[in-house]
Amino acid sequence: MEYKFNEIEKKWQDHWKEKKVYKVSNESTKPKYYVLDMFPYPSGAGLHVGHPLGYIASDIYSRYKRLKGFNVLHPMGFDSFGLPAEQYALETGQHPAETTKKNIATFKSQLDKIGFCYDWEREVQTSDPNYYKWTQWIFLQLFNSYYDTTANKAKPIAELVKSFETNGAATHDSPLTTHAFTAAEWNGYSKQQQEEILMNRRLAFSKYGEVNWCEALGTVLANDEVVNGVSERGGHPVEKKKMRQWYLRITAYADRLLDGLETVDFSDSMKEMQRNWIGKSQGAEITFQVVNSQSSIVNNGVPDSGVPFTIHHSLLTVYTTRPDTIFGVDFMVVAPELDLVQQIKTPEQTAAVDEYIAYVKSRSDVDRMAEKKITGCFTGAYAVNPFDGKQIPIWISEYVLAGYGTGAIMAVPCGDERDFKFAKHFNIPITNIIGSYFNGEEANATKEALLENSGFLNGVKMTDAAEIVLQQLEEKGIGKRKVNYRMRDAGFSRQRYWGEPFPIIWSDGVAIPLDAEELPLQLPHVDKYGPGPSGEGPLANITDWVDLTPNPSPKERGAKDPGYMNSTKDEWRKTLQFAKQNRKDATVEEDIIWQEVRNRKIADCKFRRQHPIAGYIPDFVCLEKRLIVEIDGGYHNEADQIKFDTARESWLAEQGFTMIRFTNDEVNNALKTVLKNIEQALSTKESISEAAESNSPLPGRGVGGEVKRETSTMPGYAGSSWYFLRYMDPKNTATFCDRKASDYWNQVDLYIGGTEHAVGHLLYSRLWTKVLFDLGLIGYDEPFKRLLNQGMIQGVSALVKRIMVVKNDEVNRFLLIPDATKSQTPLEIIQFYVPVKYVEYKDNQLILTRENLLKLQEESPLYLNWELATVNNIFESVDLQNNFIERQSLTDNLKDDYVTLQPLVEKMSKSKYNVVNPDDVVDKYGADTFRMYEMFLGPVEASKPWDTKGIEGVHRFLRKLWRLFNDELKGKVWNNDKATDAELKILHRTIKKIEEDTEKFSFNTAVSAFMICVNDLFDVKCHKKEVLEKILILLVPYAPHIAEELWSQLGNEGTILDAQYPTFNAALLVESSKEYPVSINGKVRTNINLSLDLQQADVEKIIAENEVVQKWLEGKAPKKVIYVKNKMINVVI
RNA sequence: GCCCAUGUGGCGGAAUUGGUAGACGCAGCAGACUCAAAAUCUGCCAUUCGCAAGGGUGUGAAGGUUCGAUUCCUUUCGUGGGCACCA
Repeated sequence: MEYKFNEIEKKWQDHWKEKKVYKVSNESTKPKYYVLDMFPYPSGAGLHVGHPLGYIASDIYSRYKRLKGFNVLHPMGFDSFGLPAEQYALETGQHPAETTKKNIATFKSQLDKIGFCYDWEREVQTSDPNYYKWTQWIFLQLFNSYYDTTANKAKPIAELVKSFETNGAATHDSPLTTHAFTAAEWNGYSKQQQEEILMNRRLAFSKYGEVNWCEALGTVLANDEVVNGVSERGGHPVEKKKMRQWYLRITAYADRLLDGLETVDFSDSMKEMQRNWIGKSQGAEITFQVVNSQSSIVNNGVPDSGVPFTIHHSLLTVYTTRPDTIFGVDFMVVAPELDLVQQIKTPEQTAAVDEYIAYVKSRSDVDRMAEKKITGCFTGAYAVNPFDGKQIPIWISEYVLAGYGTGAIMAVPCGDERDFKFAKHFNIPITNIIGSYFNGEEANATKEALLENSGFLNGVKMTDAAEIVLQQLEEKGIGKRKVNYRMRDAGFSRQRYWGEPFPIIWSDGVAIPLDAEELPLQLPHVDKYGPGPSGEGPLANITDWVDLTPNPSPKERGAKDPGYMNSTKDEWRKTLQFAKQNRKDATVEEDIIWQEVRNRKIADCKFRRQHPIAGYIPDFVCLEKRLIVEIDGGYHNEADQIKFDTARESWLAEQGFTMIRFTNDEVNNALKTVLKNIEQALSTKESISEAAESNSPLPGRGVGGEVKRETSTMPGYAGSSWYFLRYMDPKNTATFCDRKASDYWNQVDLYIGGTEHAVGHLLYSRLWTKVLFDLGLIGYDEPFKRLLNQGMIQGVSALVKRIMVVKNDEVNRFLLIPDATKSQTPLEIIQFYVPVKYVEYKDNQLILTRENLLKLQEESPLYLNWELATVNNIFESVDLQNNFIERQSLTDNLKDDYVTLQPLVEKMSKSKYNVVNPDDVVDKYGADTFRMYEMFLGPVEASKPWDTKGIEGVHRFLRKLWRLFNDELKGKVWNNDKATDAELKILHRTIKKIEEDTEKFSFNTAVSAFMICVNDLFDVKCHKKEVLEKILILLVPYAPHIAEELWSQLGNEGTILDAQYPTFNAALLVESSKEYPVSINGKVRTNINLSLDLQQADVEKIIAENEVVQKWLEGKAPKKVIYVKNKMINVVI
């Protein structure tokens, strides 16, 4: 019987699907284990062989844990919002939703072929409204929260508002409160003023920030779309532009993100990367006077009386981690974009400064930091050293970034390499404050030196000087201690289409959140994906989506007899205040009802109290069901009031509201009946569906004026920051994840993904988790207990050297040349990708054959005018005058029918034509072979190029395993004989190795161990069920299909996926002696077999008698004999 | 530039973390079976000197610690990843 992997794998995949063996329940008596993969972005290129590396690793570990008796959650989904789909839409006009759907279908079928144990019923897609509803919802939690630095956690912003209303604010409450105000002042502020202060505290907030702006394309570009200051597409100039952006206040969590690293099991390098990203440093902020001086003659700290200078009103504040070097400051460097520069530049330097700023504007941050070239410009101004009055020239240079610290540094060239180079380049004299530690050739960042040339610090050790300087600065009031972070708040807006829309509307400059009931705010359909009129996202073009009916005045809403109301904004504000007051002045009966209906207590419907609708303020309203509950006081019997009530009721009825009334008596004496009636009323009314909602925000919010929707969308990391929670409870419509589910599954026990997400995704999801924890929505504040980094599988691109032949200004054809390095042809040689599909191996070289070139040409017209050529031919036939090569003489004389290609290891990507599709590999060798081969390639953590060459070996191994059970001619060969000790030894050695290796994710060595085991079993001709079935269980995580097939062939009932993992018996492997290597001076010369219980003296005696050792000793006595039990023996001569 | 990782035969990699460098596999070579091919099996396979026995060299490079270093330390070079709007 043959190993027909195609049939076997299909059969079991179908069987498993039908039996739902991968369905995971949130209820189990088994211990839980949560294995998570970083979910893929479903690109148009499909899954490539690099993706499954981590997925196979996690699948192996999940299956292993299952065999070990755990309830394992191992889900999969798609990070389906993103730029590529939008880019594709821009080029082809296909809607991203369409292409994304198609791509996901492809990915899923590809994943399924590999035989992963996912519970697809838990799949999540970030672009699914049912999912991003909750992304938006969590964003609103962030928006509605602030960071309380005293409690050191996030709290609802309503609490802050309350505190402002009663206590006002002192500036020192938070570094984010810009000025102090009393409660009375706060209450007197306009809505706009209040919101501005609150915006400054929200965890999700909006402010102006710089973006890469490309005027020609009319759009904002990503950093990697900008190359050397121009756009990647089209090469148009790009410059920095300020735009309103959303941010997440990740800086508030800097310390907790840092501390949290102590509690998780990530690799040290990963933690290190995150620490560096956060970049916490302790130092000082120092403020300097700025002067504009014609001369810098300084006399004992006092400028010469004869030299005129003016003191600017500007002050220069720098951040430094080395206050001890204050006397070594030879110049200041300010970030060119700071406003300060405009204030302090002198007239003589203005032209030079402006020119330099224009140059800097054109450069990206990455360029600026990566640049080796030293650039800068003197501003003409000087800062005054507060300790000795020395005037220090102020420069601007791109190596100082505005966003870090204060955007200005004090440069100490003797102690800082970059400052030193800058000083050398611009011939700025260098002060040496570290004596012999400084050699004049390079800076020395020592902290050990005794200070020199440092005024009152002379002779003080640098490590002590910092503290002295800090004290002096604080005494003089010109500086303070400062903890600084390199990390900036996370930009959360994208001027793009294919992302989550913000659940925010803007009304007169105030951001107003949508209500939870209004979510999801669906991404509207667009026909064009170009940027908005002034660089906003494409959504800005859909005016009937963006422009909302301005929040109508009560009159506009048709209020008949408002009496105390009219249509002006101020009056409307009064209504709101009225409502607010009503809430405070609630009657006892109203409070009773409120306690019963709040928090969705009744029929899961949200009630509000004293909520203005147009000009009316009903006692309670459920907006979703359009139900109003009134608790009547006695005054409702008055004639005027009845008239008003009737008018109100009929207008509200027109708007779809039903009103039910209860008296105070009823509330006091028959509460149960009242509640029952409310419930009854709710049940008779339909929920207002999202579609039926008017385009206008629910009435009663906003401050009037123009009302528009936010037009930017959320970035890629929004959806991926919390997806691990959704898998736990993916279908929940009431909440993002039920607390019971998140408590049961708790943290992700094992998270597998690439290092490319080291800082971005991991920090953001850690942040979201901490916020959700602070708000009491989940029970832990670190999402991932353990992180395993998977390496990248790179592609091997094949490059061909190509000469373009141009005739009469028209590209005539391309000549592919075998080895251009030998060529001195004057024609331009261009490298070009050849799709890997058509690349063959010959003599360890990549080649493109004539035959494959023809196939290539059939497939794509792109290659139609390609021809093989030889270097010699080019020389012979090229007509340089006309840049023309005679066709005839070329192809006929070609020695070989192929050209060699230049291999290049790089990322797998469609544009590089080096993507290898796992489907092809699975079709040819089967999923089990593919899974084991990917693992066999090397350690999961390591990056390596994909190479199919070795796959035969793994496939041969599986066939060999098969032949332990079945013979091609004889059929079944396994038997029920009792296993011998030698056979059990092979088995238990394997159990030990596989278990150890799987536990430590050393899957490549585990595959080797399987091979060794099968080879050994063949050597002893062991076909015994007793041994073989144990091996099969070990193999399940690695090659589930063949294991299940052979398991059933052995006559077992039920699936092997839930078999009992074999236990290792150490007693079977005990040895009594060992073949010791004997070294002379560390070099192995011979081996001797010794009993394991020998002592040092016994060994020395035996060694002395050994022939080989005697030969090397040449009669002398050994100086020393080193004997390490169970390891080795070394004789020192 | 800064941060992180990494470098071992023709190739992917192994080495119980300081103790026989090259397990396992690919490729290659020689042979068996076969009319032949495929499949399978056996042997060789870092490099160099040598008929052999045996010896020299060898884990990117240069130094150091140690009885002993792929492993620890210092310096240096190459490659890959990240650097905040690719995901």
